[in-house]
Amino acid sequence: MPFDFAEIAADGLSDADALHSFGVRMVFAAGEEIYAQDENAEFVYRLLRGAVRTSRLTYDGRRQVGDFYYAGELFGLEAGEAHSYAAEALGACEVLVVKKSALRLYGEEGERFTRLIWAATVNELRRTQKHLFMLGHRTAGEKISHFLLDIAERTGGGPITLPMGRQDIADYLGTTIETVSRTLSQLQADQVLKFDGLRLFRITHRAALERQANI
Amino acid sequence: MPFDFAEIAADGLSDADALHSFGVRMVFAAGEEIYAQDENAEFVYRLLRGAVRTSRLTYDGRRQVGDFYYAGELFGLEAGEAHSYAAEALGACEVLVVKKSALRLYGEEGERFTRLIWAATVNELRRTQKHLFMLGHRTAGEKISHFLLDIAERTGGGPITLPMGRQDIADYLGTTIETVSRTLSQLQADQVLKFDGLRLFRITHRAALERQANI
DNA sequence: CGTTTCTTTGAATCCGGTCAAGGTCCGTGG
DNA sequence: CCACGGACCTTGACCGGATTCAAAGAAACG
Repeated sequence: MPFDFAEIAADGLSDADALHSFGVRMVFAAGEEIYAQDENAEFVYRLLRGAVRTSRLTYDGRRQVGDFYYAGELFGLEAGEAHSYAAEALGACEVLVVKKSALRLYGEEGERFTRLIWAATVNELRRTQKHLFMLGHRTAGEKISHFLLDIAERTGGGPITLPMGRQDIADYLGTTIETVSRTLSQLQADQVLKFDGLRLFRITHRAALERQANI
Repeated sequence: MPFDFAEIAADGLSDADALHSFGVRMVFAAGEEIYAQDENAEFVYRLLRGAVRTSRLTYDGRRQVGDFYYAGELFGLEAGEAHSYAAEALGACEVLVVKKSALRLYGEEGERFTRLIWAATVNELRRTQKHLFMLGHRTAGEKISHFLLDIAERTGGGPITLPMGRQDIADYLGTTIETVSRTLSQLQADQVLKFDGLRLFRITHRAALERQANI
């Protein structure tokens, strides 16, 4: 799971409000770009509300979705100097933007924050490695089942709303929109999922989904 | 390209010999394990001679090769606390092993070294992202052509010796040994490569190989 | 020199991609 | 409120590249 600021509290920092002194709050509309591919990476971002996708476009038109981020998570760390992925709001969302270079000015608290950024970067590497394995060695059914379990875990229990479209899922998993659609239909036919609209579903048979995911 | 210690010299450090005061030199035989999957990550490694592969085994027997490393390169950074991949010597090789925690004791030089480790970690993340894209969106022909160009670039001009077997290449690219073998045979039939033995080859038509790789 | 391991090649199969058509959802404006 | 239009999603049929299974061939090693 991407790095969560909850650890800051655990680390002794009073609470999320204290963080706001480091950055500025911004609101983005659905589809808006938060930062561009190859843009200078001077900021880190904490997602306060909504969902974000990072993606990368190649010269030949193919797209890779790097990851999805949910409320509370930190993003924009995926690079050193420049962002190798762009970040876009999946729906209306609110983001805390923190200038990395400014952290040096904040003494001890800034330093603690800097360490957390490093920890989050290592975490990002780890997550990328897992994703890599999934793309290389898994069937479409495994990929999609795994994706659903991941999103369920990250967004908490109960019914799940997918903030992204089918094409986003396909580009995340290195497959096609048709395969995503077919697999979801099949999972529903097998009574593993129950959709209520295109974006809202419940996992009705978790064990079966885990079996499919072949964790 | 994985992080190379050449930058240390560029950064002002006298030369590679100075580094040796930080670590100890070790020799590994072909196939020997340098560190294990899930082992504590207290050391970083610089490969002095030979070639190394990192790999990860899953409970159901599938294997992902994380990367290959060549002389001069730094490895073992792919994790925070524990190694998510194991590292094995592909042939006889010589490695400089540096204890990360000890670097704090070395004052300014140690700190510079620590910064370099961070830079190398970010580099590792970047390389993993590229690899991820390759696994997700490329055909077997593109993967293998790209792999050959990468290895050619990293090991310098002239004839190239593959330090790894076909199965390693397959597990690195998320394909099968048969597909690797077939593709290499086809590339040779098309006069793009010329093999002299199983492991030694020259690129006889680089432009064609780049076209295949679809860079 | 024999054995073992690795590699190549062939043939059959199948998963997933592609192409095509139809359906659903949703916002907009009449 | 309803009709329209466009974006998004689903489904079907077909095709092809890659995997799988099988067997022969080449290289490495003691």
